[in-house]
Amino acid sequence: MAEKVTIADVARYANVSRQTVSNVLNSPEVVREETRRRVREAVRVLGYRASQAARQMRTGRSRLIAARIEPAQQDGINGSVFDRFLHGLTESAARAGYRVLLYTADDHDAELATFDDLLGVYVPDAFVLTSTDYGDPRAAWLLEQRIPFVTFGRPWGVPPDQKYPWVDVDGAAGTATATRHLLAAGHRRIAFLGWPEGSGVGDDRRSGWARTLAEAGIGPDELSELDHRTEDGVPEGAAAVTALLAAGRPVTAVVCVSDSLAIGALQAGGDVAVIGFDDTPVARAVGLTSVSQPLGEAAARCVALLTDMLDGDAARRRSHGDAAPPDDDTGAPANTSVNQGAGARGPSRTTTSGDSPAHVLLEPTLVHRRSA
Amino acid sequence: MAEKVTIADVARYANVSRQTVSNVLNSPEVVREETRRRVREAVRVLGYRASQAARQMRTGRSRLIAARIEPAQQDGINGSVFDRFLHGLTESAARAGYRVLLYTADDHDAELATFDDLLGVYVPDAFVLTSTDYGDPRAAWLLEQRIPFVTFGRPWGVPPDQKYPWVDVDGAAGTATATRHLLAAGHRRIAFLGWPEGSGVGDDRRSGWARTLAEAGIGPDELSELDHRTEDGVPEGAAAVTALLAAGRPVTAVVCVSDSLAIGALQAGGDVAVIGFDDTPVARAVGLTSVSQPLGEAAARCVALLTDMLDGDAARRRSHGDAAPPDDDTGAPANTSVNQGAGARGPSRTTTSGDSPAHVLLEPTLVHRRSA
DNA sequence: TAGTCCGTCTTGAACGATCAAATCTTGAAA
DNA sequence: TTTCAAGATTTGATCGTTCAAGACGGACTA
Repeated sequence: MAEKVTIADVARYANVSRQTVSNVLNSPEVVREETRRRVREAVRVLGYRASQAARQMRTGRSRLIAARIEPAQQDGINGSVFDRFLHGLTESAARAGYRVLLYTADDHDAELATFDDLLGVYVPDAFVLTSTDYGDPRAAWLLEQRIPFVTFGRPWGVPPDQKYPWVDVDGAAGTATATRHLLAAGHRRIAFLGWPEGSGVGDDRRSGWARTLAEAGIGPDELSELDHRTEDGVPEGAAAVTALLAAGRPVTAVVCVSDSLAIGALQAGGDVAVIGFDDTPVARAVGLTSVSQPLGEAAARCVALLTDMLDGDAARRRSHGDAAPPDDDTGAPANTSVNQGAGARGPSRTTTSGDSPAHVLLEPTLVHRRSA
Repeated sequence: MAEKVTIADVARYANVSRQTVSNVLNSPEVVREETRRRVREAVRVLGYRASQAARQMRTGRSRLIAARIEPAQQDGINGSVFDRFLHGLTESAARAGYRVLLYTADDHDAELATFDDLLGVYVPDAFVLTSTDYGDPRAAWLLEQRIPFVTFGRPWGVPPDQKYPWVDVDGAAGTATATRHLLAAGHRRIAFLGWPEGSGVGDDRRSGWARTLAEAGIGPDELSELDHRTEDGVPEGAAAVTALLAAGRPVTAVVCVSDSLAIGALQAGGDVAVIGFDDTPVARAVGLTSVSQPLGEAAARCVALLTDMLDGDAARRRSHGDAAPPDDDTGAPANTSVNQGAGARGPSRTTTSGDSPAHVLLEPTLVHRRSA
């Protein structure tokens, strides 16, 4: 257990005051070049790390980002999506000098209580919300408390006065790509296996399929005939496809709103091309073509939006000072290059219009496998 | 943003000193009944929460448990196992007044560096290590630094002078149960599809199968003929079963060391009963019988072992004091009933022999589905 | 020469809790 | 009544950092 080195130790070693050491770490531009070097050397030699607790006490920032780890879902197939996101979040946050604090909650009310609890004790600097949907009270609560947060998932049916930053993947674009792929392969009778109306994510994904088929000249009547809705689940998917196959004109391909349904569709047998959504491990295992969300990228964007809000002022202030990249590896506030790469990298649309918060819409990709 | 209430505010409101408030929260037994009541009321009315940062500064404890979130594995099938464990860990930790802090690391060296980093800045009170295997340097490092930790996974090939608490699931018992199930169903030619020798987990699981078949009168020659080793993966599993079926005497059932291999085995076709390991979502989706680890229980045991080490002294001291269950909902050190239910609940063996650290070995269960 | 400003560095206070030791209360024994 | 110990409560110091304000020297201006 290394005896802890304090800022006073460093100051003594470098023959300066505590505050100067602090300045070297946090606002290097106000310190003379030579002093800076001396202090940095002392930091290196003594192996100094800033104590997060002490810093938090003075500044009120914890450098923690809270995220919820979701309970395993019904069949657990889609759970892995969130886990991959969480992994990316942890990595990106670490790069920006933040850590991810986990919490659980069974429902929205419990989650609000947990917010309150966390804020009272650990005081995370920000929250990342996932699985947003209609009637979600969490964003409103956080807005009211003025706690910074980002959602992974668009605001669905949120009053227009509630504005906040978000990152999402363009589900409609994903299903559109999937549908185009099937059209190009010669299919005409392409069904959509979706969730019951009323889910933001589900309706969005359906729209991409519908739009693409409409553009290909499929009329509204045929479209609604091809549009099948059911609860999520493997057996549900199997039943749905069985029904579709038994119906009048045969369906030759199915675009599914989830891999669960798609797996079911495959199991139903029959000569049907199937495309799933989310590219879960199951899809890989059974050779299911699926729409893949760029989860690592999404997580990185979430962190970028958060650091904009959290370190924004500091970073902007710093960028006026001229020299010396503050390459602190001492646990001092990391200076993420704000909006780092958030511009024109990869297929995505970032909007930062005026005073309303930024949001990012990412494009998913289609992963081709045996099933279509 | 609720204006923060400090211990001084509570003291003023209750007409006592700061220290008395602190005592009510941390050592209630030294405070007179009536004062205690008055302070508790003040805490309630003002909505006081102890600041973790301030507390950590004085006591050195962060009430954080660090755990690594693993990168998605090759095919991601087994990844979900860890995620379920992590979920349980977060829940159990919260119940004990701790939070889970995530980190990532690509290899052991990077992980050691991250340990160092975390300990320098956030100073988690303990670590939970997963995926332990031969030559794992992490435990030794933490032991040397005298940082409390638990591993989920037995110490494989660890020098006998390195003792530390662990929790694990009895893999051999799992494969034994699976094998017995197949024997009971009339199978005699039961192969084992395992990983190459040298993996602690893999060899353990193999041993359960081997032992059971031996007990059933299968000779060593036939046993080694039935013992098949390959890298993990769906295609690998398919190839292995194809080979087994092509061989001389036909195999009628396969016990697999992982669901990945089992899925492959199923895909190979042929009339073979298949049992996997880990009961991943994929297994559920495709109807694969699989050995299920009690991951929530395992996580709870990990937390129990940790709180024994961390709050042990405090909890023991407290349990001598007579009355007043310190029902603090104020963020004060939670008083977990030590070893709560860690005794004779469920099928498991807990060992706390003398001075060596406790460990827990849990029994997995077989989840029956179509495949066997 | 004095005054002002700027760049650089230092000093004291504060964040909110707990520890250690001092002080005040109370009640029983002498 | 005095004495003393145990019980209950308070006081002062401290954890390690950053903020706010001040000190110091030199350059530049008036």
